[in-house]
Amino acid sequence: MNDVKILIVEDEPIIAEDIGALIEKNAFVVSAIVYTKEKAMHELQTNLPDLVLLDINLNGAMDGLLIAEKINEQFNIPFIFITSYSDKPTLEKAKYTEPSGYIVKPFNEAGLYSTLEIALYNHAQKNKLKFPPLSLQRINKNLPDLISEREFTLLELIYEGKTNKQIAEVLFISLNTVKKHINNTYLKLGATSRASAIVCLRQLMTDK
Amino acid sequence: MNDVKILIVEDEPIIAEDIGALIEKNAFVVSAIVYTKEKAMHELQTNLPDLVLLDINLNGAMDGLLIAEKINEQFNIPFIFITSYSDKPTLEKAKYTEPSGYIVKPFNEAGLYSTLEIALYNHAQKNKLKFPPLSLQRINKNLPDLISEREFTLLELIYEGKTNKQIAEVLFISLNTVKKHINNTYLKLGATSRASAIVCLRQLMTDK
DNA sequence: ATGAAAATTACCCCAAAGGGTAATACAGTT
DNA sequence: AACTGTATTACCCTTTGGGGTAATTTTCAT
Repeated sequence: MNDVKILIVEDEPIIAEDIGALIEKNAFVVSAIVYTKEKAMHELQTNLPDLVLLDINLNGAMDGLLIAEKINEQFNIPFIFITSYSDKPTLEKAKYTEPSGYIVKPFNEAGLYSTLEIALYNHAQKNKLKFPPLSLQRINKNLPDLISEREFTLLELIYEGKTNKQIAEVLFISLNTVKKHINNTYLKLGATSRASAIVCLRQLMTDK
Repeated sequence: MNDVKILIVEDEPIIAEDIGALIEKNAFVVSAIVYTKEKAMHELQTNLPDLVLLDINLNGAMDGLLIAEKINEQFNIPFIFITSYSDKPTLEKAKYTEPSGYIVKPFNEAGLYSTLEIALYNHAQKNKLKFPPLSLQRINKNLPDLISEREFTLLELIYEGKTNKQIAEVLFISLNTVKKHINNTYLKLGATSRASAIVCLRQLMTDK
């Protein structure tokens, strides 16, 4: 089961088959082709694919958008819209669902394939985006009193949950030195404790 | 200066103009059109755009990929490849740069516009993805001994850097109770201190 | 080579946090 | 009614962490 399974939600059988053939030609597996929102939800619950290709307009309703919302809420998989509706209001609604791609018919084969590949890869990288490693540059960008490199290495260890004693050991310095450095960084960060220092670091890493 | 500025890196003047016209028709601003890697880097440093449209192949070399890497390293803006090279090796290399989109020529206008809109929107959402709020469901999913709801509220406060005293005050409970709860959660998390508890929470939030 | 900034160490003190045991109250379950 | 799990509180004790001052060494730039 190392194959990449793709669910196609498309109410036009000809196009669905077309897309399906194209996908299988590119070493992916079509897990199912469904025509309605209900069937799509059932398929998601019973046979979770790795990615969903979604037509926005299913039998007259914009059920594709609803499916997209459900995917965001309940499943952690990427999806790509494939639709002939490229008017602004539809696109507006679509983009709020944060799709991995939005392909407008008629599309070319290479375009679909590359969008698929990138969606899968970017999604796989997504978890790494959470809780990114600390960056001295980013932190100092938002501080009046700059953190030195040495202090930063101490901060990284604090951020990893190390105790002062552990820090002293891994850095081959005395416990007093550790305390001193940490004290200095607390002043610069405006922190009053380890936990609050970590909170400060989080904020400094996100603030522009 | 509320306009969305887009930099076009494309060595075929006709196509560049074409894309430029299309962009301006859609209420975006073309910040510049450049033909070489060097000019692109200069433009990024002096007049940072909100998004970059990148041709991979510039005058025979695959400089587009190098520019993409530089953008990832130094600038926090989205970029979209627009290229006629859709062979697998090129796509492989391209996807590792984590582009917001990959458009294969010939492309249709609606496709470019929708990809642009989505890239901009998704990128704006990206920062919110960093350091997501804690979720009891996610945490318990990876624990043998489950955290109770009450304990979770305590954990959230610890995660926000609050001291035991502060927690006792906001929850109207005694300091002893706070200590007791926290002690229990440490056992469940396998943590030995506040900082290490935060580390545990981070890991539990990312692990599948 | 002189001075400034950063790193290192020591010492003291007090506040905060962690670990253990025990008891009571209160909910929902069987 | 008895049982279970959670929440609540108290008490005791030990360790860790935070705050202040002071002194020495290293490093780097002027």
